[in-house]
This record gives sequence, C-alpha cells and structure tokens, in this order.
Amino acid sequence: MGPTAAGKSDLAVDLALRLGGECVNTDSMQLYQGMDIGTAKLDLSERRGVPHHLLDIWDVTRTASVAEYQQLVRPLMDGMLARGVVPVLVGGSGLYVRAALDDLEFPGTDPDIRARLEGELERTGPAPMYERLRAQDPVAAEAILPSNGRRIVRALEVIELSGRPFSATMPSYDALYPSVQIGVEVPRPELDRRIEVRVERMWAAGLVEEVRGLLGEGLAEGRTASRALGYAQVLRLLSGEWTERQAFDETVRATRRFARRQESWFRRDPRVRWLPYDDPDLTDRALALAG
RNA sequence: GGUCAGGUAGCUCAGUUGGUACGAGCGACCGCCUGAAAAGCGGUAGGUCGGCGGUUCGACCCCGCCCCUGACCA
Repeated sequence: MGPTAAGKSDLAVDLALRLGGECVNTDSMQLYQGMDIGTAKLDLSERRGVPHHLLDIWDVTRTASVAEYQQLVRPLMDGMLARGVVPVLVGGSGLYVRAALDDLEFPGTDPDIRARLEGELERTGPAPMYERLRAQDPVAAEAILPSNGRRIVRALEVIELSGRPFSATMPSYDALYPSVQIGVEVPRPELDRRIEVRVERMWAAGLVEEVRGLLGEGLAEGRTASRALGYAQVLRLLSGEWTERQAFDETVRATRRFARRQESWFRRDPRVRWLPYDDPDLTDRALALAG
C-alpha cells in the first residue's frame, strides 16, 4: 500500500515472483473495464507473467461498492490459499484493503431508502437530517460531522434498514487474514514530482482519447467511475467546461490531494511497515519483513 | 522622460470615510472515514498591509520622496 505513484504495482510483481504468488487488486478504480491509462494499470508485459486478479471486472456504469468488492476478494483469497498461492494484495484504496483483510461487516443497502434520503439531502441540506441522526443514534452523530451529508445519509439508511443504530465506531484493526502490510514511502516533494510526471505520461499515452471512448460506454453516467482522478477532469474538458490546460492542472492537483489522504489513512494503521520507495534492496527488505 | 493603474497571507485578490487586518479562494500542514473511499467531510498555521520620512494622541488607509510591476503617451 501507499500513496499513488509510489511504485506499489511493480513491487507487488517483484514480490509475487519471489513468493510464488499472484497479485490481487485492492484499487477501487482499477476494477473498471477500459479505465487503463488513467488508473495506471500495469499492462501485460509489465505484469511479467504474474496473474493479476480483480482487474477489469466492472462496467463503467456500475457504482463501485466496498461490500461487493469484499464478497469478491474473500473467496478469491481463500481459493488461492487453498492452492498454496500467496495472495499479494496491491492497491491504494485503504478501505478496500481493510475490507479484504480485516473483520469488517457492512450492513445492507436499499436503493429506495437511499434514493429517498439522497433526495432529502438535496432539498434540505444536511442540517435537519443530522438532527434526526442525533436523536436516533447519538453515538453515530458524535462520529459524523454535521456537514457531511453523505455519511449522514448512509447512517440513516442503515438505521432504517436494520432497525439498529449505525454505531460507526472507531475502526478496529482485527485481522481475519494474517498478513504483512508493507507501505511504500516517498518524500513529499519527490512524490509531487512523480505525480506530475505520471499525469504527463497519461496525457501522452492518450488519456483524453480513452475517456472519449468510454463516453460511448456510459462513463458520464457512471456514478463512481466518472469521479475517478483524471477521468472527471477530462470529462469536463470534453464537455467544453475546461480547457485542456485546466484539466491537466486540476488532475495533478487533485491527485496530490488524494495522495495526502491516502497517506493519512495508511499512516494511522500501526500494522503498516514503511519502506523507502528508492531503496535499492526494496524487494529484499520487503521479503525480510514477510519473514 | 511623462501620465495613469497597481504594490495587503506562498499564489490570485477583497477590505478599512485614519483607531488593534472580519478577510476569501487556492496552496501548505494536520485529521476524520464501515455499501461512491481516486469519493465525502473537517481543523490549523501563514500578513512589520512595497521602502523611508512626515502629519496625527493614533496611519495599511492622509502628505512627500524613493523602489518595483503593468498599460499608455512621448
């Protein structure tokens, strides 16, 4: 794990080769078919013969979901372990990693309830809904900021659906699968440079064309895929809202912001062991941690 | 050389009829996160208000000179 553009994917292939393992994607956006350039998916040659799982499984119109992801990874990992294959999980979506490895259970969801609450949020804003949440589930209200409409909606949905409090308690780090968690660390200035270079390469590799092509697949209507870094910005370029320059600059900026959020997410997990991205013996050191 | 506009937070700019800068957006830093997580939400730190002198009880706001930037005129 680690921030975007740190070199996770290549390290994962190295580790899989040395461990006789296979890679399992834990990146929410690499799950989408056709989103290759902008998500920096490894191409076939870069995978060096190592099987990669959970890539290209969702249509671009599909709304991403951790819970559904969890239902896919778990059996996959179980199968690999049964075969004696080491699952090498790699990706930057912190919650997806946790959903795979830790004891997280997601309460259900209901499209009608969800739609109704979202409509309400649209009309009234979060304030009255927050009041309701506070009355129904003070503990959850304590953990959710009054302005965070999205989480308020979800909490109310769970309460209505299950009849029980949402009780979004402090995240627990109870692992279901014993694992060694390795974070790739890059100093900020260097990370920022790498992000800009990466976005330049994406542009050069035809990101704009990729997005244009995905429009035909319904990317603009996709609730989550259309929000992906790079894709959201190019969409605004294609709609005429932004110039190419703006779209590029905004992509770099948003990606840097994202990288900081990733760092703050992974940093708080005490199990993550950090290794410098440019260590010449990175793979060996990672293997040493793996025992 | 002259005229005009402008020099306020890292950046782009608000603002004060003279009484401790209400600043804003972006950026930076820090944090939250259980079915959108490449999303969503928050907190904090930054300013001798271009320089020097003057007027005044008191100036970032008034006066003078100087420096810098831009436009225009010669």
